[in-house]
Amino acid sequence: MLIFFYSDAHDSKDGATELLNPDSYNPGKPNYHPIQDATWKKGENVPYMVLAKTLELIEETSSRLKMIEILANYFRSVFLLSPDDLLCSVYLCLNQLAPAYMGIELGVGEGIIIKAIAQATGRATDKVKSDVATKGDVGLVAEASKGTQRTLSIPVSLTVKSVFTKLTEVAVMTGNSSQIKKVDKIHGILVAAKQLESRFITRSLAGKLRIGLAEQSVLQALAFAATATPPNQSTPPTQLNCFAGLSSETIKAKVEASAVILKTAYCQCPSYDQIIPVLLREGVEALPLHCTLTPGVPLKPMLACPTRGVGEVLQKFESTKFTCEWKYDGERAQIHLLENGEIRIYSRNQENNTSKYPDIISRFQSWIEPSASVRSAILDTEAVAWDTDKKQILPFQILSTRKRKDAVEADIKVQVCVYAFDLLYLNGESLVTMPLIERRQRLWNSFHKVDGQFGFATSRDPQTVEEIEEFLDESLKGNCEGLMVKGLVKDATYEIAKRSKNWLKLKKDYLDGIGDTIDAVVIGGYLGRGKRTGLYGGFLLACYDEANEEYQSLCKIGTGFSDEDFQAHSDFLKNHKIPKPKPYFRFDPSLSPDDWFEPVQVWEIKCADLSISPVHRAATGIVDPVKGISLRFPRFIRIRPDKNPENATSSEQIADLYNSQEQVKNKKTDDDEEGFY
DNA sequence: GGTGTCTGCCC
DNA sequence: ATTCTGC
DNA sequence: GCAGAATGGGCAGACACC
Repeated sequence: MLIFFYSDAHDSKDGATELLNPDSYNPGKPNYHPIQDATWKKGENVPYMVLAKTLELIEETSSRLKMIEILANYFRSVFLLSPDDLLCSVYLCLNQLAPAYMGIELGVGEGIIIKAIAQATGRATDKVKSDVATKGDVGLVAEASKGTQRTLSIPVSLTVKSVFTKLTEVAVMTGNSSQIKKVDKIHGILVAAKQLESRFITRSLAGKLRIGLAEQSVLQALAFAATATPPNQSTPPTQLNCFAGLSSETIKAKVEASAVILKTAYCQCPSYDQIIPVLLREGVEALPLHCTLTPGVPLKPMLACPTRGVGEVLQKFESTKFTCEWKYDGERAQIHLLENGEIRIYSRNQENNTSKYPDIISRFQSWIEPSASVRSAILDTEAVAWDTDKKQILPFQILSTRKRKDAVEADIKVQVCVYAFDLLYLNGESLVTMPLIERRQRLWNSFHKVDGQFGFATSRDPQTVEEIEEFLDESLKGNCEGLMVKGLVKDATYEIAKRSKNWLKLKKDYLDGIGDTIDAVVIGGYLGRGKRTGLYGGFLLACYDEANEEYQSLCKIGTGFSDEDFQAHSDFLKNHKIPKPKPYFRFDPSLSPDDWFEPVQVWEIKCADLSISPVHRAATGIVDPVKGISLRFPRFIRIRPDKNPENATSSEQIADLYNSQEQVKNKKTDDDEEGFY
């Protein structure tokens, strides 16, 4: 009787009792069968545990190809059994809720997560907080908390869709007491989640999945899955595994062909809302028909590789034609002109910045060359803060004070000048497969300079090391960061899917032995997260102020260290821990590290710029009466065993370095000149 | 209405 | 942003 | 060389709290 009941409950498949338990789902299984190895039935919503098992397995895997295959197997099952869950599956794998330009934010940080965990487990928030610091991962803390948590009833099973929906619900909560509501909501989700599920739900909320797989591999996995098991099959599906019997070379080639199509579609139309339905309905091959470059939808921008010297630049381009442009220190602005006259502006990360730039919108038409009759276009530009009196570029820090949303043109205090350097779409035609030399010609033909409003990135085609160095120096004098170097003809298209970093950037501070280096004293350490768990993942640095005989916080630092460095620093500094900061440490309490150290070691560090800081205290009273100085893009270079802390860079020297910056000098010079009139 | 803190997004 | 690391 | 994951300064915006 009992036996009959069991076999009836699990019906069709022989010996499938265990397989229907999501806890036993294994997408890493050799010869994975997308239907038989799935632990749910056709038409059902995918249990969230299935996705959690998939993510766990990926997290345990180091080989990228293997990770992709694991995720692809999960997708193959979703294709055939629950295609409606594919979109939310993809979003959960990527830690997204919607395309960036939709502007949907979770509005959840670690603070809220810790509160929710504390609430769900009845523990004090400080206890949870210190657990997070020790374990180095909110997800693991949430998961471990489940072990001690009292479960009054068997939780309702979570599905991929229900988790995604709940996250979206958290995101849309705004306004008064929304924080409490978010905590309550997250509390509710955590109560319903099993251990493993709570690990990944919590990480989703924290915005870091930390499984070693992200956007590129998700696309690769989708391509793999769609090639092995086409999603657009009639029922019952006949093609469960198109790879059976094929050589690995053949498989690789087929997957690569699909991946290029998929990635191209995604780069030109970075919206899974649009791509996934097409993929499901018509397959990979149909993507180029439906997901194409369109004004009004942001595309992925071309990025640049750091270059350690002019030699490297010449080596890369050898005998091919290239051009150099000033690298402006502003904000990427992708300006779209739609056929209906509408203008939209997107950030480097596809955020919709249209309402930030009413000034650009009202001026844009006047930048069009009348003879060119531009009806639609996408420009790649840098928006830079502009001093209208002195007619010069202002620092990035000034630009960043502009209103971000719903700016009103009449109220704008910081003006911008737009420097255009590429044209990706013109009058109904995509230009991305053209070489830069042709795109740039169309850009120059279609628009014209307007002083203080719009211009083309200053460019030159130097040939020798000396000419490049000269142009680099000119760019710095012009308040720019350095140079961008771009091929003009060969491999000079704007095809992000093929190579997303097809340009080079050359900055003074990349060059060994050039740029500002500073010798600073380590006075504190912050416990590392993720792969840095168990060691310090960052440090607080200070400079010595001779006048007051004190150490003043200069910056935190967390990059430039090798794994070996982290181990060595942690080993060394734990012997110099002190329970409290020295009375002669000057710092803002918000920067308090997990551990304080005796000022015993000096590190050479590098930075791109020095800035007036709202929190750091270096050189307070020298450049600014109350504010200190900090560093932009600080990174570790090496230990200076030869230097005593009191011989580290002094606050006066920090102030001198600040004042010697081109941006500061240019400002001062002009201020002085004004004094004459 | 002012201040403090957290979050997301620029670099 | 910069940097390091496994593949 | 790619892709991913560590980490930086600093700003506005959104809320919480007083």
